[in-house]
Amino acid sequence: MPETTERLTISRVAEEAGVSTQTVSRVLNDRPDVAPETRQRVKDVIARLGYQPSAIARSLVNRQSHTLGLITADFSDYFFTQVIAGAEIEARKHGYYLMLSSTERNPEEEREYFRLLSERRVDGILFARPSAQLGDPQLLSLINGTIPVVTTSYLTPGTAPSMVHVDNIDGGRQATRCLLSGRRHIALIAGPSSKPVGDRTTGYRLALEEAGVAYDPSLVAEGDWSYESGYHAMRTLLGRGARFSGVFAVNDQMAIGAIRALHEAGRMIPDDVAVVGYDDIPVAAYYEPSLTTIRQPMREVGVVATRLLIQTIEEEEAISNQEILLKTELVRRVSCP
Amino acid sequence: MPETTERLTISRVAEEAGVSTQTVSRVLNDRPDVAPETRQRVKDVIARLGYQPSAIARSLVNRQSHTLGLITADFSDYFFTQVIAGAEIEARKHGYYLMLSSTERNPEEEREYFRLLSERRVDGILFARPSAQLGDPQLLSLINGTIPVVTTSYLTPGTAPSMVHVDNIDGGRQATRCLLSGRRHIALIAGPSSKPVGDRTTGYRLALEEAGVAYDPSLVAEGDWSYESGYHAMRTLLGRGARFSGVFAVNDQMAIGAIRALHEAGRMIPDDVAVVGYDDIPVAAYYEPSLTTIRQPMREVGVVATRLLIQTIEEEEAISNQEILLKTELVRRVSCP
DNA sequence: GTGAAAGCGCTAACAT
DNA sequence: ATGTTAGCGCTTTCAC
Repeated sequence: MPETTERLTISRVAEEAGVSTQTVSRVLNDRPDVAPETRQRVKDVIARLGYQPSAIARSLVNRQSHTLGLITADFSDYFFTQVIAGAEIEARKHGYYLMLSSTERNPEEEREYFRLLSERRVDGILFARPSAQLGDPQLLSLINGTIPVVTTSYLTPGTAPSMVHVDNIDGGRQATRCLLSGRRHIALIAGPSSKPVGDRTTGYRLALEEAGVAYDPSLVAEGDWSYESGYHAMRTLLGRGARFSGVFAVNDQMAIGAIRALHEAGRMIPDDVAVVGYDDIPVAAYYEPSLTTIRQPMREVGVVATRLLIQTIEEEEAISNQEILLKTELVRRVSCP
Repeated sequence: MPETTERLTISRVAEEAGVSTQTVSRVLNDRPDVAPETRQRVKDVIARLGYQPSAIARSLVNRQSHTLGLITADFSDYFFTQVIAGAEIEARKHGYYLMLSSTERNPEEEREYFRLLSERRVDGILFARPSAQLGDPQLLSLINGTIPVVTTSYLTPGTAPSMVHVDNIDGGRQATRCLLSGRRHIALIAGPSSKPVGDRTTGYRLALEEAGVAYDPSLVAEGDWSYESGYHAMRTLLGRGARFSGVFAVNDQMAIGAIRALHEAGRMIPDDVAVVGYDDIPVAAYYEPSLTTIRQPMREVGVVATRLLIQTIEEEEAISNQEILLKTELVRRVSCP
């Protein structure tokens, strides 16, 4: 698009209003020490000309961009989508903008993104990724200290920046407890085994312990979070001849895949097998049977993480290395009443 | 976070390398006219110091931010999420960043967002919203001419900026044709009637015409795109005593809600009633019965729209007011084989 | 091949 | 209450 019009700058406004640029700047920033009359005149000129101060020039002189970098793994995941929505709202509320970066979980690419964000002089960075995907420690240590960072992933405390996440241990426990009421053999469809400790699977084991039920590895299968993998995991369990009257799938997509496999095998839900998922994705309430699941306050994670990040940026005293844990909620539906 | 370290600027690098800032700038921008030896020395200093040029200062002097504003309505919609993912990838490829703005479809707020984006000196704006929600014309005319804009909504041609969207008329036709093979009475669950012409409903009517079937208003109910509304729309149709052997719901969520109501009424799918949805959301393949639907190339919409926007920004000659229409695809599954 | 000077659009600090 | 000067960190002339 060809640049045709002249640039509209503060000095143009000053000229037009018959004052200095400094006075215009004062009006722009709502400073005192401007005669009401002058202020009004300047405001009129601004309105008449449609002048908009350049945030870029302001950033240069103020040394802050009022921009937050958001590094996320995947947009198609409902989970992250909610975090982003919450983050966006909170950022806006404080006058910040979000710069988007989605990476394909490649450490090299990730480092490159960080560099770019850093060149853009973002005031802080929010990592919104699954806990299994925390990026390489090298990057984090690089970031940490340079620029405020908050993550929504669980990281080993110590070297880690502040984090806001969900109490998945308790969530896993809530899910498993629901299944254990009236049942003893509970299967588990877990995520990839490469993930760190402190998660939904741990909650499953804790709930079993509480109920005095022994952990049985033959009742456990792994998936990769997708519908398909839940389906296959259940087929594997059934193929093994495993006996169980409840299944906990660590996300809803796998739970739905598992239900499909159960139906194909002629098992009724919840009478033959009760099912509990995790996430409360929109379709969970409308699936048949409707899915009992664990709701995570993802939007709130986004809000809280962003608020913490902005605090870290603005407060003189660094309050970094905080860890905030938000609670999950069991949503009872037909699949495990 | 307290500022402790000294700022690392180009002049610091110049000093350290024993050259002028200009030479450093030349190295930074890969310009010729630098002695290989000098170039290497400067590069070494940059690496040693970990210097990162300020994109903000560059933007100020170059008069371009390499940033695109993205205005979207809703993150929880799978549809937009895909557009954003595509846009992000394409933007990145060309060295642009995306600034996120989600609005609650309030014209006033929307204007405010535009102002903010404009102050940030974004190089262009991408509107990713449903066609029914095109923002007020006042805003669009304000934007148009000031800054390059591309939308993914259908807008009345003429005053509108460039747009990239999906051929929903043809999509509606494909869906209805599938239902019409072997059936004659096809119900429709439409979106809110406030929406513009040229959409899925029109395709439905065209397909009926082609098949020589009269349009019957008693076979039409409205929803608001949600699961619930699909459920209620189907209940309304059934309550009317309407007779039909096929239903076209203009999105998958409503289709799933409708299936639920059909099941409750004891109708078998697809034998009693065949169902076709629209969007191919992830759960569509894993619902029971799996849902026949129309797949929209949303990711591609994001990619193409962004490419067009960047072209408009970079080309000398404005190629604005283009309209690009992408084709949909019928995905046959159990609900309408 | 390299450097000096000027300026992008704004604000902080110091005048007056 | 207002204006002047300097400078944010970089690039673009235009010298040499």
